[in-house]
Amino acid sequence: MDDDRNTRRRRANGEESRRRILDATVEVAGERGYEGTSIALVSKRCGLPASSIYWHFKDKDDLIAAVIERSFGRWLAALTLPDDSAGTPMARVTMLAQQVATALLEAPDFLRLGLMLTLERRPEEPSARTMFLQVREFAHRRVADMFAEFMPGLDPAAVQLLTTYALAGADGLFVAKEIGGDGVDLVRLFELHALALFDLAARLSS
Amino acid sequence: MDDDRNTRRRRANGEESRRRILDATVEVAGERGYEGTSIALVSKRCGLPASSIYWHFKDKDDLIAAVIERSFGRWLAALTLPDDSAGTPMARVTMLAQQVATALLEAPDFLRLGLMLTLERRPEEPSARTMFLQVREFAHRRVADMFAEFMPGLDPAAVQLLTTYALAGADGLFVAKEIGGDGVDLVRLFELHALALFDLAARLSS
DNA sequence: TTACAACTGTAGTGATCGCTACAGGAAAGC
DNA sequence: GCTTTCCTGTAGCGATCACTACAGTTGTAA
Repeated sequence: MDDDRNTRRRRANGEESRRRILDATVEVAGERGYEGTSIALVSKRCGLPASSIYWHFKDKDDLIAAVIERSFGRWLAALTLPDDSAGTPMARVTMLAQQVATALLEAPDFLRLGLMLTLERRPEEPSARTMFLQVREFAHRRVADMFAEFMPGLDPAAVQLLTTYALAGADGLFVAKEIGGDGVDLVRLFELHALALFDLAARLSS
Repeated sequence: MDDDRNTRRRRANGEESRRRILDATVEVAGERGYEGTSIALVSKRCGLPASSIYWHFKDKDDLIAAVIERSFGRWLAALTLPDDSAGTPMARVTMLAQQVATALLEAPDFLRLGLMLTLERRPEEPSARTMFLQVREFAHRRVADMFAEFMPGLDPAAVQLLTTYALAGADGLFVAKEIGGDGVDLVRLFELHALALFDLAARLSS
């Protein structure tokens, strides 16, 4: 069934164990933050001893960085990008905003953990935080490119401003959803956000 | 000089000690989150023994709740509300947004700690988190009233939506400032946010 | 002077922290 | 069979955790 992966076979339940450890970690970290994520609790939740965790991951920092990485991958996978060539700019921006919103609903861990790490400003940077900021920087560039393409009238400073506002809106709406729960319609709010961005772009273009 | 406060005089450096403890706590909590805030570290930073901390505060939960409370008070104090009767609605909304922005620049701890606590979803609610959510609910109602007053054409559902969007924008822009530091002009972004809200209100009124 | 309330300092409690040493089991290759 | 590699289980390291008991100090009021 599952034959050779690379030259060397994967043994027993190593892959499965790694997955279980990451599942437990994302759960604990989402509840208690970076410092609150204790190896003992993760061990209890995933049913594997601490030594297994330390066999798969160098240390706690490495573990949490791996969680961020996997969560981001899942979020990206949930993001089915809209067709690049369809409809008006307005329709395309709205479409993109809705895609982002549904991806956040499907895979919220990435942004939740990322924001938690971001708000903490400890002297020694956890590598998970650094990783989140890199991903975010990447997203920033992508969105900036999109604005530059859709709104040719914008000067670079305006594109920067608008991009920052766009990402901030996404963060804030996500937080609102985390607080408000089912009472908050994230997709509708992102649609509104797209509208707002469009109007702002028009204002800044003039 | 400082005579009777209530009937009983305040002794020695109790008030001063309480202040130093809270100062140290806000610093530590901002760096390391709720779980990461250890009494030993707070004790070291403020130069007072743990027993003093426990004399002033019931437990760690109580301490952090007090920090949130004081931080909110300071933020409110930094918020010099605009004159209720001056200018067009647009000018008044923009003015308010700028006031909120500068207050956040002057007293950022409140929102930072609040958001950190908000994103954590531990089974047993820390009272600090509850306190933040109450304050936020209060702010929500105030902003909703403002929208209802300035934009009479909005139906209640639209007011709710817009208010959620307004608060989310504030949260997100604050996070952007925390990440971007000096590269982010918070006041300018809040001005943009006011503009966006105005345009959205117009769209939702029609 | 006495009495008391308001703090501070010392010295711990048992529990939990991140992490490690190391023996052993289970599957794959020889 | 034997070895090698992968992974788990047990036990425990020193450090730190939240918190407390309690004696000591000090300003104020009677």
